[in-house]
Amino acid sequence: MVRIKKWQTLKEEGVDLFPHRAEITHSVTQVKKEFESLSAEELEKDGIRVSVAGRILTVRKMGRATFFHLGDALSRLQAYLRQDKVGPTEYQRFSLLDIGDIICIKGRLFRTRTGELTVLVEKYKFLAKCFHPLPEKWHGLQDVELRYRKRYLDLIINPESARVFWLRSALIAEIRKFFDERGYIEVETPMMQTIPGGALARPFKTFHNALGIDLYLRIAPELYLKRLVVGGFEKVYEINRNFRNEGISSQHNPEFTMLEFYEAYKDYHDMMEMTEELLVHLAQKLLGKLEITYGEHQISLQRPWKRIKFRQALVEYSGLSPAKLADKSAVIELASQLASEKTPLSYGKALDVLFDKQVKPRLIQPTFVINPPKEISPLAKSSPENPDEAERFELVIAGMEIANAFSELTDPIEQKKRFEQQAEERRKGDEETHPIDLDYVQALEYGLPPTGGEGIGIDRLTMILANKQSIREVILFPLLRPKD
RNA sequence: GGGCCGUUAGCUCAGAGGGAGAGCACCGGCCUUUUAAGCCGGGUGUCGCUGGUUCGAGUCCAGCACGGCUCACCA
Repeated sequence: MVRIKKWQTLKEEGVDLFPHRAEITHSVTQVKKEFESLSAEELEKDGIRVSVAGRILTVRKMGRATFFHLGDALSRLQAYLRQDKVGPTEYQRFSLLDIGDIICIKGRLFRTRTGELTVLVEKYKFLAKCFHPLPEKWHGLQDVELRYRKRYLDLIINPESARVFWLRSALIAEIRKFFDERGYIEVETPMMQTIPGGALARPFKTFHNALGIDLYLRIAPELYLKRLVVGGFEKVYEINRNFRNEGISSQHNPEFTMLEFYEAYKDYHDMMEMTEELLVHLAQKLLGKLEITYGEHQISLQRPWKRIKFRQALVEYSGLSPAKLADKSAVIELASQLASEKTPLSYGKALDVLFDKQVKPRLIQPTFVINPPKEISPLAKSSPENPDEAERFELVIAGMEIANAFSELTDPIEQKKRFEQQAEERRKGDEETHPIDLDYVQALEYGLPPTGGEGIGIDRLTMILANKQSIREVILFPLLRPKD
């Protein structure tokens, strides 16, 4: 292989093939940021010298002078290498390098005839060999599978991909700041649980050898966070992974990142206010605007957002009359047609199916859908005006559920009853019910203050802000079937 | 899991029964402000895998693998 041979030649010429460090003054991105605004004259006058390391991305050789670009994940910087600057030995040695190799250069900044900020190289140092040719320079790496399997190649070659993950990182940092400034404590609760509660979903199962017990990867941190509110952490949040053993789609990855936060003395109306505040803040801070593009849609995050009752939404978007909606057997009948071969649906689940199918996809602008059936909300307080409804909302943007919140159920007796109802549903054949967690009930018996709680899907929020249609575009290493 | 589509050079893709193609990348040569640098020369391949049909299969058929979109379930 040609690249290996070149690399061996470097060794024969006494070049250190695995250097331990490089003396740099700037990253490629820093140079761009700091000096891009300076004119050719200013650069000439100031004589700014920099030492920058990066990957060789392009090379244009013209006899005794060569132009090339060094890149990091976000930007690229041009360099100009001349034989009369570095001498014939070093100049010729440069042809032993390949696109993809990592080097460090030192030199003065100037602007070329066409105006590009460029380093006039005085010295360069080999740092790492790239033994494989990089994907092509102007189509980049298109193959979606390869982009996910070899994410490093994607990041090297497609600046748009790197941009998404910088955005994601900034998003999470900003969320932390938001909660920290409001006096919240950030915590970590078990990822491995003996009772997988806090949501209705199938868990991953594993086994602890020393204890000889089954464990489940958590489907939500909810019950632990509320135990902490009982313990006096009145404002608490966690940003961490959840695991659900269910289908994979453009909106679902088996492990995904969730923000959950709980605040004592608040209810779900307060959570709506806070959600608007948080998302508006994030959009403003990260994108500098509230009118955003998502696929073919224009989405406005201008407050206040639409609030609509769950039942009202069903009437408005599914075209069912209120009378028809109240007819339990008719609703169940209709829903089971939509949800093929599902185990017998309860009335509440049937309504939920209709909502998911017929309403959710049509909610493009941010919409709080409030007061869904109590039956599908075993951890939420019921509404004082209508005991069949829960004090709960789902936030839908671009047809995706982004957030889910409620006034937490604080009554231990009622909570135990709800758990038992769930167990009853399970006996009837529903696999997605909430397991009974008596330890949690006991925590409630010590007194959980009125509390508002909410979960926000970080991956989906990133999708909205980064304008990506697939969750795999915002997860560095999405789950793929192993090859071979 | 179902349906539709895809898999050809390192990358991006064309090729539709007669024996493997282009651009970029790569190799050799020329070139001291280029930037999709240019000019001359060079094809580097398990056509996803396994069978089948055929004188002959990258091309047609079947099965399998992996992926994409979509439906179903979920957030």
